[in-house]
Amino acid sequence: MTRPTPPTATLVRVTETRVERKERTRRAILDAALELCEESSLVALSLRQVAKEVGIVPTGFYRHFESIEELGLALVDESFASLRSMLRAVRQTDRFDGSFASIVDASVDILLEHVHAHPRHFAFIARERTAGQPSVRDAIRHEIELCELELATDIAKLPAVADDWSTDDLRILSGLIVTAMVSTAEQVISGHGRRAVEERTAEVARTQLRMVLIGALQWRSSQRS
Amino acid sequence: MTRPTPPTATLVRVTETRVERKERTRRAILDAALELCEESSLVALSLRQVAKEVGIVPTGFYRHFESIEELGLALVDESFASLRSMLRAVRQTDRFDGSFASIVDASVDILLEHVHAHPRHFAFIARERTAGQPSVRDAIRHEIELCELELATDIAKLPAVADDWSTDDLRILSGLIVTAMVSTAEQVISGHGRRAVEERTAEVARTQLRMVLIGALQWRSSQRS
DNA sequence: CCTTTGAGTGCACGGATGTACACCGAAAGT
DNA sequence: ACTTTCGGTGTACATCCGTGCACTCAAAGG
Repeated sequence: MTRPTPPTATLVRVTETRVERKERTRRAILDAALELCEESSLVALSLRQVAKEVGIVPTGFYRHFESIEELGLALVDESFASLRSMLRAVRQTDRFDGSFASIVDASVDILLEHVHAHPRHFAFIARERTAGQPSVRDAIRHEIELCELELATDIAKLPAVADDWSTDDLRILSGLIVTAMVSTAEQVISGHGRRAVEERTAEVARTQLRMVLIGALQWRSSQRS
Repeated sequence: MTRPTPPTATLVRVTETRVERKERTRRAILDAALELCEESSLVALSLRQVAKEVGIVPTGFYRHFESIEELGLALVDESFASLRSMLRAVRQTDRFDGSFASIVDASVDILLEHVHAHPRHFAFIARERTAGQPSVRDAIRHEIELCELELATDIAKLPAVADDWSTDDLRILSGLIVTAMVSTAEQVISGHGRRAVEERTAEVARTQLRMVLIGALQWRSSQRS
């Protein structure tokens, strides 16, 4: 695969600095781990399996990570970096005018695009969120909480949202939406690329989002009256 | 712990038939597995760990299960048996009059009660749902689908629900509710018994359920007009 | 009473795992 | 041109893993 060219093969001499090589091996380790743990979980993954997949000797692993756990935390960082770039895309998009329907459609579309772009990252988060080592779980939980907070402030900015919403209510609403979207991503991934499953899942997600958004508004106004 | 009395201790002679003893050991294995995999996942659990915890020799495990995977499937059965008993309780309860608020409050209360009664079962389902071996994942997914279907028919029977709801819409709504409730259970469990976390989670769950239910109705009527 | 059954034992094995240690050799630094 | 740095190597070892096999011995059953 993408194994780092062993020193003996430097006959080819593709001028590559030392830090570049190190970074390349690090990447290979991250990718190998992401792929290998796909059928179960990081906790069921051995250092030796990763090393073999990468094409280095087991002890070579320690040059990059102190343990599998540290590897996991690095993967959390990486996964959420890509997720945040998606959220930024949603936020800056001008694919919708301002109606709920168009916001929902654009958001679901972007979510699906990103799940396609980084399927292993999403799968990793979904899995380790509940099954990882405690430190990994906590890291993911914290990141998701940040996502919910960001979403809450975004919702507050929507023109259609009354300005008397409490921050608590915004948090609750965004929590519900995030939960539904995480579940949607999980279903798409577990659908294993089948177009029909995915289209169905997308349609369900759109409907659910509409129910939630319109419902929240209605509920809100009923609280006010 | 609850290890089966070894044959040598039969001096005590508590007249116990052979099948009773076998069943007791089987239970001990199930309990030990449920407890041991709590900090990670079934896939990261060895036959030997379970055997040691139970107090039998490793090969003794095979008298009860062919593999850890089969153990996992048995745990899925057991977990959902208890979950279904909860759902039956919700369905038959007369704790509410018929208003949405009382339905929501009663449902959330019963959910929390049951999470308290079977915390390991809920945690197991939440974990293995995404991180288990494929066969275990599939078994759980199937069971959850059944729960969604049952909930959909229950919702259809509510007096407040218009009778022109399509089965699709009912499925979508119940899927959303189940997702939110699974998430609620996960949060309660990860709160690790702290009363404050739990009360907060319950309140969030109630609010989310109200948003969803009232929202679905509003959305529905807006579709009709 | 004598036979059968079967849950649990004890040992032994080949293989995988994490990690310690000494080593290499090319790139980086001087 | 030299020394240093440091990814990556190779060997080695204690530990755990699943599992095969022959065994025990009390309950079940004729």
